[in-house]
Amino acid sequence: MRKGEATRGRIIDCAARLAAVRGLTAVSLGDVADAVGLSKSGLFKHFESKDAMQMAVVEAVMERFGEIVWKPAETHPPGRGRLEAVFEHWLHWCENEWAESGCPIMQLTTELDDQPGPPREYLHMGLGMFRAAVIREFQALRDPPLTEAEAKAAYFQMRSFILGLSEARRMMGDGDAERSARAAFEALLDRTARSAAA
Amino acid sequence: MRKGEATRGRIIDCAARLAAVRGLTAVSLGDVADAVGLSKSGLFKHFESKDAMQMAVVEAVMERFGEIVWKPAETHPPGRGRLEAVFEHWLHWCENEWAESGCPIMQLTTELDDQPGPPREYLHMGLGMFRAAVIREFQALRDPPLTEAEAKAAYFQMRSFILGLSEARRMMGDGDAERSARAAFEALLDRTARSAAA
DNA sequence: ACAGAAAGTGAACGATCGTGCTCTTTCTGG
DNA sequence: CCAGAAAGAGCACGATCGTTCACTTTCTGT
Repeated sequence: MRKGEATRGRIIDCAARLAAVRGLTAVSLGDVADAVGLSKSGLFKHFESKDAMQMAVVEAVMERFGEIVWKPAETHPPGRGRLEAVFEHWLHWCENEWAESGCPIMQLTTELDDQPGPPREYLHMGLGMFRAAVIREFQALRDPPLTEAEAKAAYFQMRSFILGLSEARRMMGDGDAERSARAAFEALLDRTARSAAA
Repeated sequence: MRKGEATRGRIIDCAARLAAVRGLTAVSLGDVADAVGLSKSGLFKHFESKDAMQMAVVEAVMERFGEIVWKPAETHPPGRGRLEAVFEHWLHWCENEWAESGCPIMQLTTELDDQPGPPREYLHMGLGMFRAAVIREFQALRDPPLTEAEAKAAYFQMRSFILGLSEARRMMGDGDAERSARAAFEALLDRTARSAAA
Protein backbone atom coordinates (compact mmCIF):
# COMPACT_ATOMS: atom_id res chain seq x y z
CA MET A 1 0.00 0.00 0.00
CA ARG A 2 2.75 2.46 -0.93
CA LYS A 3 1.90 3.47 -4.48
CA GLY A 4 -1.64 4.31 -3.42
CA GLU A 5 -0.54 7.00 -1.04
CA ALA A 6 1.68 8.60 -3.66
CA THR A 7 -1.12 8.90 -6.22
CA ARG A 8 -3.50 10.05 -3.53
CA GLY A 9 -1.09 12.86 -2.84
CA ARG A 10 -0.84 13.73 -6.52
CA ILE A 11 -4.62 13.78 -6.80
CA ILE A 12 -4.95 16.14 -3.85
CA ASP A 13 -2.23 18.40 -5.22
CA CYS A 14 -3.83 18.63 -8.67
CA ALA A 15 -7.28 19.13 -7.18
CA ALA A 16 -5.98 21.87 -4.89
CA ARG A 17 -4.38 23.78 -7.74
CA LEU A 18 -7.49 23.48 -9.88
CA ALA A 19 -9.64 24.54 -6.93
CA ALA A 20 -7.44 27.55 -6.27
CA VAL A 21 -8.17 28.72 -9.81
CA ARG A 22 -11.79 27.79 -10.41
CA GLY A 23 -13.14 27.09 -6.95
CA LEU A 24 -13.77 23.82 -5.15
CA THR A 25 -17.29 23.21 -6.47
CA ALA A 26 -16.43 24.23 -10.01
CA VAL A 27 -13.79 21.51 -10.34
CA SER A 28 -15.32 18.28 -11.66
CA LEU A 29 -13.96 14.80 -11.10
CA GLY A 30 -13.30 14.62 -14.82
CA ASP A 31 -11.09 17.70 -14.60
CA VAL A 32 -9.09 16.20 -11.75
CA ALA A 33 -8.83 12.83 -13.48
CA ASP A 34 -7.48 14.45 -16.65
CA ALA A 35 -5.03 16.63 -14.73
CA VAL A 36 -3.58 13.72 -12.80
CA GLY A 37 -3.75 11.30 -15.73
CA LEU A 38 -6.27 8.84 -14.32
CA SER A 39 -9.74 7.66 -15.18
CA LYS A 40 -12.68 9.14 -13.32
CA SER A 41 -13.50 5.83 -11.69
CA GLY A 42 -9.89 5.42 -10.62
CA LEU A 43 -10.33 8.35 -8.26
CA PHE A 44 -12.84 6.37 -6.24
CA LYS A 45 -10.12 3.95 -5.11
CA HIS A 46 -8.67 6.87 -3.13
CA PHE A 47 -11.78 8.82 -2.07
CA GLU A 48 -15.21 7.46 -1.34
CA SER A 49 -16.92 10.53 -2.80
CA LYS A 50 -16.32 13.96 -4.27
CA ASP A 51 -17.13 15.52 -0.91
CA ALA A 52 -14.44 13.39 0.72
CA MET A 53 -11.92 14.54 -1.88
CA GLN A 54 -12.82 18.18 -1.30
CA MET A 55 -12.41 17.70 2.43
CA ALA A 56 -8.98 16.12 1.83
CA VAL A 57 -8.02 19.13 -0.28
CA VAL A 58 -9.00 21.56 2.46
CA GLU A 59 -7.05 19.54 5.04
CA ALA A 60 -3.98 19.31 2.83
CA VAL A 61 -3.99 23.02 2.07
CA MET A 62 -4.27 23.98 5.73
CA GLU A 63 -1.56 21.56 6.76
CA ARG A 64 0.75 22.85 4.07
CA PHE A 65 -0.01 26.41 5.15
CA GLY A 66 1.11 25.63 8.68
CA GLU A 67 4.20 23.91 7.34
CA ILE A 68 5.24 26.80 5.10
CA VAL A 69 4.03 29.93 6.87
CA TRP A 70 4.00 29.19 10.59
CA LYS A 71 6.50 26.44 11.28
CA PRO A 72 9.68 28.11 9.93
CA ALA A 73 8.79 31.23 11.94
CA GLU A 74 8.89 29.23 15.17
CA THR A 75 12.68 29.05 14.91
CA HIS A 76 12.81 32.84 15.36
CA PRO A 77 12.61 34.33 18.86
CA PRO A 78 9.14 35.55 19.86
CA GLY A 79 8.18 39.12 19.08
CA ARG A 80 9.01 41.27 16.08
CA GLY A 81 11.44 38.88 14.41
CA ARG A 82 8.92 36.06 14.46
CA LEU A 83 6.13 38.32 13.18
CA GLU A 84 8.31 39.48 10.32
CA ALA A 85 9.15 35.87 9.50
CA VAL A 86 5.47 34.91 9.45
CA PHE A 87 4.62 37.81 7.17
CA GLU A 88 7.53 37.10 4.86
CA HIS A 89 6.61 33.42 4.52
CA TRP A 90 2.98 34.41 4.10
CA LEU A 91 3.94 36.60 1.15
CA HIS A 92 6.00 33.74 -0.25
CA TRP A 93 3.00 31.42 0.17
CA CYS A 94 0.77 33.75 -1.84
CA GLU A 95 3.22 34.98 -4.45
CA ASN A 96 5.44 31.97 -5.12
CA GLU A 97 3.99 28.78 -3.70
CA TRP A 98 0.67 29.45 -5.47
CA ALA A 99 1.89 31.90 -8.09
CA GLU A 100 -0.20 30.61 -11.01
CA SER A 101 -3.43 29.98 -9.15
CA GLY A 102 -3.53 32.44 -6.27
CA CYS A 103 -3.75 31.55 -2.60
CA PRO A 104 -6.24 28.69 -2.20
CA ILE A 105 -7.14 29.78 1.33
CA MET A 106 -8.51 33.07 0.04
CA GLN A 107 -10.46 31.24 -2.65
CA LEU A 108 -11.80 28.69 -0.18
CA THR A 109 -12.70 31.37 2.31
CA THR A 110 -14.84 33.42 -0.07
CA GLU A 111 -16.37 30.22 -1.44
CA LEU A 112 -17.18 28.54 1.87
CA ASP A 113 -17.89 31.47 4.16
CA ASP A 114 -21.63 31.09 3.74
CA GLN A 115 -21.73 27.36 3.02
CA PRO A 116 -22.06 25.35 6.25
CA GLY A 117 -20.45 21.92 6.45
CA PRO A 118 -17.27 20.11 7.48
CA PRO A 119 -14.97 21.89 4.99
CA ARG A 120 -16.03 25.29 6.28
CA GLU A 121 -15.60 24.13 9.86
CA TYR A 122 -12.11 22.83 9.19
CA LEU A 123 -11.09 26.02 7.45
CA HIS A 124 -12.57 28.09 10.25
CA MET A 125 -10.69 26.10 12.86
CA GLY A 126 -7.36 26.25 11.06
CA LEU A 127 -7.59 29.97 10.43
CA GLY A 128 -8.70 30.51 14.03
CA MET A 129 -5.69 28.68 15.46
CA PHE A 130 -3.30 30.57 13.20
CA ARG A 131 -4.95 33.84 14.11
CA ALA A 132 -4.70 33.12 17.83
CA ALA A 133 -1.03 32.24 17.51
CA VAL A 134 -0.20 35.44 15.61
CA ILE A 135 -2.21 37.50 18.09
CA ARG A 136 -0.05 36.07 20.90
CA GLU A 137 3.03 37.19 18.99
CA PHE A 138 1.65 40.70 18.65
CA GLN A 139 1.07 40.83 22.39
CA ALA A 140 4.73 39.96 22.98
CA LEU A 141 5.77 42.82 20.72
CA ARG A 142 5.78 45.43 23.48
CA ASP A 143 6.58 45.74 27.18
CA PRO A 144 4.08 45.96 28.81
CA PRO A 145 2.29 43.49 26.48
CA LEU A 146 -0.42 44.69 24.13
CA THR A 147 -3.97 44.16 25.33
CA GLU A 148 -5.84 41.43 23.53
CA ALA A 149 -7.95 44.05 21.76
CA GLU A 150 -4.86 45.88 20.54
CA ALA A 151 -3.28 42.66 19.31
CA LYS A 152 -6.49 41.62 17.56
CA ALA A 153 -6.64 44.97 15.82
CA ALA A 154 -3.04 44.52 14.70
CA TYR A 155 -3.75 41.04 13.33
CA PHE A 156 -6.78 42.43 11.52
CA GLN A 157 -4.54 44.84 9.66
CA MET A 158 -1.85 42.23 8.98
CA ARG A 159 -4.39 39.85 7.46
CA SER A 160 -5.96 42.71 5.54
CA PHE A 161 -2.66 43.54 3.84
CA ILE A 162 -2.31 39.96 2.66
CA LEU A 163 -5.81 40.00 1.22
CA GLY A 164 -5.18 43.40 -0.34
CA LEU A 165 -2.02 42.10 -1.95
CA SER A 166 -3.83 39.19 -3.59
CA GLU A 167 -6.46 41.41 -5.13
CA ALA A 168 -4.04 44.14 -6.15
CA ARG A 169 -1.68 41.81 -7.95
CA ARG A 170 -4.05 39.22 -9.36
CA MET A 171 -7.03 41.36 -10.35
CA MET A 172 -5.58 44.84 -10.76
CA GLY A 173 -2.18 43.73 -12.04
CA ASP A 174 -0.43 46.04 -9.59
CA GLY A 175 3.25 45.18 -9.69
CA ASP A 176 3.97 47.41 -6.68
CA ALA A 177 1.50 45.54 -4.50
CA GLU A 178 4.08 43.39 -2.76
CA ARG A 179 6.14 46.45 -1.89
CA SER A 180 3.00 48.24 -0.65
CA ALA A 181 2.05 45.30 1.53
CA ARG A 182 5.50 45.00 3.01
CA ALA A 183 5.74 48.73 3.72
CA ALA A 184 2.30 48.79 5.31
CA PHE A 185 3.20 45.86 7.53
CA GLU A 186 6.52 47.33 8.64
CA ALA A 187 4.78 50.60 9.50
CA LEU A 188 2.19 48.64 11.46
CA LEU A 189 4.93 46.92 13.44
CA ASP A 190 6.67 50.24 14.09
CA ARG A 191 3.69 52.06 15.51
CA THR A 192 2.42 49.01 17.37
CA ALA A 193 5.78 48.38 19.08
CA ARG A 194 6.27 51.96 20.24
CA SER A 195 2.68 52.74 21.18
CA ALA A 196 2.06 53.52 24.85
CA ALA A 197 0.01 51.15 26.99
CA ALA A 198 -3.71 51.94 27.27
CA MET B 1 -42.10 46.29 -23.81
CA ARG B 2 -42.44 47.44 -20.20
CA LYS B 3 -43.04 44.22 -18.27
CA GLY B 4 -40.01 42.64 -19.85
CA GLU B 5 -37.59 45.13 -18.39
CA ALA B 6 -39.02 44.66 -14.92
CA THR B 7 -38.59 40.89 -14.95
CA ARG B 8 -35.17 41.27 -16.48
CA GLY B 9 -34.25 43.38 -13.49
CA ARG B 10 -35.65 40.81 -11.07
CA ILE B 11 -33.70 38.06 -12.80
CA ILE B 12 -30.45 40.00 -12.54
CA ASP B 13 -31.10 40.80 -8.89
CA CYS B 14 -31.81 37.19 -7.97
CA ALA B 15 -28.86 35.95 -9.98
CA ALA B 16 -26.56 38.50 -8.36
CA ARG B 17 -27.57 37.46 -4.85
CA LEU B 18 -27.17 33.79 -5.66
CA ALA B 19 -23.81 34.50 -7.29
CA ALA B 20 -22.64 36.45 -4.24
CA VAL B 21 -23.24 33.33 -2.16
CA ARG B 22 -22.21 30.46 -4.40
CA GLY B 23 -20.21 32.10 -7.15
CA LEU B 24 -21.16 33.03 -10.69
CA THR B 25 -20.33 29.67 -12.31
CA ALA B 26 -21.89 27.64 -9.52
CA VAL B 27 -25.32 29.21 -10.06
CA SER B 28 -27.32 27.23 -12.63
CA LEU B 29 -30.12 28.58 -14.77
CA GLY B 30 -32.47 26.28 -12.89
CA ASP B 31 -31.47 27.92 -9.62
CA VAL B 32 -32.14 31.39 -11.02
CA ALA B 33 -35.42 30.31 -12.59
CA ASP B 34 -36.65 28.87 -9.30
CA ALA B 35 -35.55 31.93 -7.32
CA VAL B 36 -37.32 34.36 -9.63
CA GLY B 37 -40.35 32.11 -10.18
CA LEU B 38 -39.92 31.44 -13.88
CA SER B 39 -39.28 28.48 -16.11
CA LYS B 40 -35.74 27.84 -17.31
CA SER B 41 -36.71 28.51 -20.91
CA GLY B 42 -38.39 31.75 -19.90
CA LEU B 43 -34.99 33.17 -19.01
CA PHE B 44 -33.95 32.98 -22.64
CA LYS B 45 -36.49 35.67 -23.57
CA HIS B 46 -34.32 38.08 -21.59
CA PHE B 47 -30.80 36.76 -22.18
CA GLU B 48 -29.47 34.97 -25.21
CA SER B 49 -27.21 32.73 -23.15
CA LYS B 50 -25.97 32.03 -19.65
CA ASP B 51 -22.80 33.96 -20.42
CA ALA B 52 -24.86 37.00 -21.37
CA MET B 53 -26.76 36.77 -18.09
CA GLN B 54 -23.53 36.56 -16.12
CA MET B 55 -22.20 39.59 -17.95
CA ALA B 56 -25.41 41.47 -17.12
CA VAL B 57 -24.98 40.54 -13.47
CA VAL B 58 -21.44 41.89 -13.41
CA GLU B 59 -22.54 45.11 -15.08
CA ALA B 60 -25.47 45.58 -12.71
CA VAL B 61 -23.35 44.97 -9.63
CA MET B 62 -20.70 47.46 -10.71
CA GLU B 63 -23.28 50.09 -11.61
CA ARG B 64 -25.01 49.65 -8.26
CA PHE B 65 -21.65 49.90 -6.53
CA GLY B 66 -21.02 53.26 -8.11
CA GLU B 67 -24.51 54.39 -7.23
CA ILE B 68 -24.25 53.41 -3.56
CA VAL B 69 -20.60 53.87 -2.68
CA TRP B 70 -19.19 56.59 -4.90
CA LYS B 71 -22.06 58.83 -5.98
CA PRO B 72 -23.30 59.96 -2.55
CA ALA B 73 -19.71 60.81 -1.59
CA GLU B 74 -19.51 63.29 -4.46
CA THR B 75 -21.79 65.65 -2.58
CA HIS B 76 -19.08 66.02 0.08
CA PRO B 77 -16.20 68.45 -0.50
CA PRO B 78 -13.00 66.82 -1.80
CA GLY B 79 -10.48 65.56 0.70
CA ARG B 80 -10.96 63.91 4.05
CA GLY B 81 -14.72 64.34 4.25
CA ARG B 82 -15.26 62.70 0.90
CA LEU B 83 -12.88 59.86 1.72
CA GLU B 84 -14.71 59.21 4.97
CA ALA B 85 -18.01 59.21 3.11
CA VAL B 86 -16.69 56.70 0.56
CA PHE B 87 -15.43 54.40 3.31
CA GLU B 88 -18.65 54.68 5.28
CA HIS B 89 -20.80 53.84 2.26
CA TRP B 90 -18.39 51.05 1.36
CA LEU B 91 -18.91 49.52 4.79
CA HIS B 92 -22.66 49.91 4.35
CA TRP B 93 -22.41 48.22 0.95
CA CYS B 94 -20.64 45.20 2.45
CA GLU B 95 -22.44 44.91 5.76
CA ASN B 96 -26.00 45.95 4.97
CA GLU B 97 -26.66 46.04 1.25
CA TRP B 98 -25.32 42.49 0.87
CA ALA B 99 -25.64 41.36 4.46
CA GLU B 100 -26.86 37.81 3.79
CA SER B 101 -24.61 37.01 0.85
CA GLY B 102 -21.43 39.04 1.32
CA CYS B 103 -20.07 41.60 -1.11
CA PRO B 104 -20.46 40.24 -4.66
CA ILE B 105 -17.47 42.22 -5.89
CA MET B 106 -15.15 40.33 -3.58
CA GLN B 107 -16.70 37.02 -4.69
CA LEU B 108 -16.45 37.96 -8.36
CA THR B 109 -12.87 39.17 -7.95
CA THR B 110 -11.56 35.94 -6.44
CA GLU B 111 -13.58 33.94 -8.95
CA LEU B 112 -12.62 35.85 -12.09
CA ASP B 113 -9.09 37.02 -11.32
CA ASP B 114 -7.54 34.18 -13.27
CA GLN B 115 -10.37 33.61 -15.75
CA PRO B 116 -9.93 35.79 -18.85
CA GLY B 117 -12.99 37.08 -20.67
CA PRO B 118 -15.41 40.00 -20.88
CA PRO B 119 -16.70 39.71 -17.29
CA ARG B 120 -13.19 39.91 -15.90
CA GLU B 121 -12.40 42.86 -18.16
CA TYR B 122 -15.51 44.73 -17.08
CA LEU B 123 -14.79 44.11 -13.41
CA HIS B 124 -11.18 45.15 -13.90
CA MET B 125 -12.24 48.38 -15.59
CA GLY B 126 -14.84 49.28 -13.00
CA LEU B 127 -12.51 48.64 -10.08
CA GLY B 128 -9.74 50.53 -11.87
CA MET B 129 -11.88 53.63 -12.36
CA PHE B 130 -13.02 53.57 -8.76
CA ARG B 131 -9.46 53.09 -7.57
CA ALA B 132 -8.22 56.02 -9.66
CA ALA B 133 -10.95 58.28 -8.31
CA VAL B 134 -10.19 57.39 -4.69
CA ILE B 135 -6.47 57.85 -5.29
CA ARG B 136 -7.19 61.39 -6.52
CA GLU B 137 -9.04 62.06 -3.28
CA PHE B 138 -6.10 60.83 -1.26
CA GLN B 139 -3.80 63.19 -3.13
CA ALA B 140 -6.07 66.10 -2.19
CA LEU B 141 -5.82 65.11 1.45
CA ARG B 142 -2.69 67.12 2.15
CA ASP B 143 -1.02 70.38 1.13
CA PRO B 144 1.30 69.87 -0.70
CA PRO B 145 -0.59 67.01 -2.37
CA LEU B 146 0.49 63.42 -1.82
CA THR B 147 2.62 61.91 -4.53
CA GLU B 148 0.87 59.35 -6.67
CA ALA B 149 2.88 56.57 -5.02
CA GLU B 150 1.85 57.75 -1.56
CA ALA B 151 -1.79 57.96 -2.58
CA LYS B 152 -1.66 54.51 -4.18
CA ALA B 153 -0.19 53.08 -0.99
CA ALA B 154 -3.00 54.70 1.00
CA TYR B 155 -5.65 53.25 -1.32
CA PHE B 156 -3.99 49.86 -1.01
CA GLN B 157 -4.51 49.98 2.74
CA MET B 158 -8.05 51.32 2.48
CA ARG B 159 -9.07 48.51 0.12
CA SER B 160 -7.25 45.99 2.32
CA PHE B 161 -9.32 46.96 5.36
CA ILE B 162 -12.54 46.37 3.42
CA LEU B 163 -11.33 42.94 2.34
CA GLY B 164 -10.18 42.18 5.87
CA LEU B 165 -13.56 43.15 7.23
CA SER B 166 -15.37 40.73 4.92
CA GLU B 167 -13.23 37.79 5.92
CA ALA B 168 -13.21 38.66 9.61
CA ARG B 169 -16.95 38.95 9.90
CA ARG B 170 -18.14 36.32 7.44
CA MET B 171 -15.60 33.55 7.95
CA MET B 172 -14.22 34.20 11.43
CA GLY B 173 -17.44 35.58 12.93
CA ASP B 174 -15.58 38.54 14.37
CA GLY B 175 -18.20 40.97 15.66
CA ASP B 176 -15.57 43.66 16.29
CA ALA B 177 -14.39 43.60 12.70
CA GLU B 178 -16.37 46.65 11.61
CA ARG B 179 -14.97 48.66 14.52
CA SER B 180 -11.46 47.43 13.70
CA ALA B 181 -11.83 48.43 10.06
CA ARG B 182 -13.15 51.86 10.92
CA ALA B 183 -10.40 52.51 13.48
CA ALA B 184 -7.70 51.35 11.06
CA PHE B 185 -9.05 53.63 8.34
CA GLU B 186 -9.28 56.68 10.62
CA ALA B 187 -5.70 56.10 11.76
CA LEU B 188 -4.65 55.79 8.13
CA LEU B 189 -6.28 59.15 7.34
CA ASP B 190 -4.64 60.77 10.38
CA ARG B 191 -1.09 59.76 9.57
CA THR B 192 -1.53 60.31 5.84
CA ALA B 193 -2.90 63.84 6.29
CA ARG B 194 -0.16 64.96 8.66
CA SER B 195 2.76 63.21 7.00
CA ALA B 196 5.48 65.45 5.61
CA ALA B 197 6.06 65.70 1.86
CA ALA B 198 8.69 63.38 0.43
C1' DA C 1 -61.08 46.24 -29.20
C1' DC C 2 -58.14 43.95 -32.01
C1' DA C 3 -53.80 42.48 -34.18
C1' DG C 4 -49.18 41.77 -33.57
C1' DA C 5 -45.47 41.52 -30.52
C1' DA C 6 -43.66 40.25 -26.22
C1' DA C 7 -43.54 37.13 -22.30
C1' DG C 8 -43.63 32.70 -20.62
C1' DT C 9 -44.43 27.24 -20.65
C1' DG C 10 -43.24 22.43 -21.33
C1' DA C 11 -40.96 18.93 -23.54
C1' DA C 12 -36.88 17.38 -25.56
C1' DC C 13 -31.85 17.45 -27.14
C1' DG C 14 -26.89 16.21 -26.36
C1' DA C 15 -23.35 16.80 -23.03
C1' DT C 16 -21.51 16.28 -18.65
C1' DC C 17 -22.05 15.56 -13.81
C1' DG C 18 -21.06 12.08 -9.66
C1' DT C 19 -21.22 7.29 -8.78
C1' DG C 20 -21.50 2.03 -8.97
C1' DC C 21 -20.25 -2.08 -11.39
C1' DT C 22 -17.27 -5.62 -13.49
C1' DC C 23 -13.00 -6.67 -15.22
C1' DT C 24 -7.87 -6.35 -15.90
C1' DT C 25 -3.31 -4.87 -14.59
C1' DT C 26 0.11 -4.04 -11.19
C1' DC C 27 2.08 -4.20 -6.91
C1' DT C 28 3.71 -6.37 -2.58
C1' DG C 29 4.27 -9.47 1.63
C1' DG C 30 5.54 -14.01 2.85
C1' DC D 1 7.90 -16.59 -7.00
C1' DC D 2 3.25 -16.68 -6.17
C1' DA D 3 -1.21 -15.60 -4.26
C1' DG D 4 -3.97 -12.10 -2.68
C1' DA D 5 -4.71 -7.34 -2.42
C1' DA D 6 -4.45 -2.89 -4.22
C1' DA D 7 -4.71 0.22 -8.23
C1' DG D 8 -6.84 1.43 -12.14
C1' DA D 9 -9.81 1.03 -16.74
C1' DG D 10 -14.14 0.89 -19.11
C1' DC D 11 -18.86 1.15 -19.26
C1' DA D 12 -23.41 2.30 -17.87
C1' DC D 13 -26.80 4.59 -14.79
C1' DG D 14 -29.85 8.55 -13.48
C1' DA D 15 -29.67 13.41 -12.73
C1' DT D 16 -28.79 17.89 -14.13
C1' DC D 17 -26.54 21.08 -17.12
C1' DG D 18 -27.36 24.91 -21.03
C1' DT D 19 -30.08 25.40 -25.04
C1' DT D 20 -33.78 24.98 -28.68
C1' DC D 21 -38.34 24.79 -30.41
C1' DA D 22 -43.22 24.74 -30.87
C1' DC D 23 -46.91 26.39 -28.49
C1' DT D 24 -49.96 29.38 -25.34
C1' DT D 25 -50.81 33.37 -22.64
C1' DT D 26 -50.43 38.17 -21.78
C1' DC D 27 -49.44 42.62 -22.79
C1' DT D 28 -49.46 47.00 -25.57
C1' DG D 29 -49.86 50.43 -29.41
C1' DT D 30 -53.23 52.23 -32.35
